[in-house]
Amino acid sequence: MAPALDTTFAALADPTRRAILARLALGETTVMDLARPFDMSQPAISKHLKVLERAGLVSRGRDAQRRPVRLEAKPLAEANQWLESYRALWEARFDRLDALLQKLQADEGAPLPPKPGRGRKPKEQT
Amino acid sequence: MAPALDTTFAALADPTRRAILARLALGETTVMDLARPFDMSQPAISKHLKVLERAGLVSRGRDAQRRPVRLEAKPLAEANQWLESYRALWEARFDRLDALLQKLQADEGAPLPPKPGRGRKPKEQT
DNA sequence: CATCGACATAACCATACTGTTATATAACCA
DNA sequence: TGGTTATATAACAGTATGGTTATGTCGATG
Repeated sequence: MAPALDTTFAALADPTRRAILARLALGETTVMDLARPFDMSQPAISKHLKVLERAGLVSRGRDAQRRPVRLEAKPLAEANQWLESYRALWEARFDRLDALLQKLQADEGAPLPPKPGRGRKPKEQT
Repeated sequence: MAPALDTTFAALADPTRRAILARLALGETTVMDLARPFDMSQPAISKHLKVLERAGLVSRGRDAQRRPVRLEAKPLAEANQWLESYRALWEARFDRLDALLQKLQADEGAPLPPKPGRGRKPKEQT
């Protein structure tokens, strides 16, 4: 259920998808409405939506033949939390650096070697 | 110079790269030292470092035959800033929602249609 | 029922990503 | 000089990504 940071960040790495999220922040809307401002086919938008959905960043409803799209903020919050833990670094707050270092070592800091071997992306804890 | 959010988020979407950043938060270090905990060849790490470097997330020094890697926090701060603007959404702070909507419309909110045409990823303002 | 509108799916293409092994480069060291 | 260490680069392979066009599906509606 909780999509990893991998998926979230990957979804956010595309400007079209970020624009879609920005649009959705204004409120739930339809695929057609989302597609309109882009110079892109409708299926392309559907694909982007699927990516966002798999990342848990949007959810879909049902309204007759329409499939309203709604923003889901939770993964954003998680990504934010990850970034937040580095805040001390760009704020050069050395008093907070200790806390940061502790946290990083506990969290993702010194993980067991991700053993991708053949797989594409090493799984991490959810 | 300022790598777009595209590049930053893409760089963050990989767990190996996030682990590298976490390690670098503890301080500057060498490629070999970075590679050690991973079950991955040295060239693979070099490639990841190149991705991080292109994203402006790390910078390289020179110490004899060593190429020490240092974390650069600025892109993290920028990504954080982007996420931050959505904070109201996951905090359900409706008083902040107005500010959010204003900001989104000014920023990336309702962008001119990204016209990818043939190109891979529509460029956005730096 | 026939069709339209909104959307999803399929098949396809080009390019990018992530890993590999093998090899090159560059600085130090005996 | 010749070897070793640290890192980069090249060539290759498999999968993923982001777009396309064509077609399918489902619900509303004349």
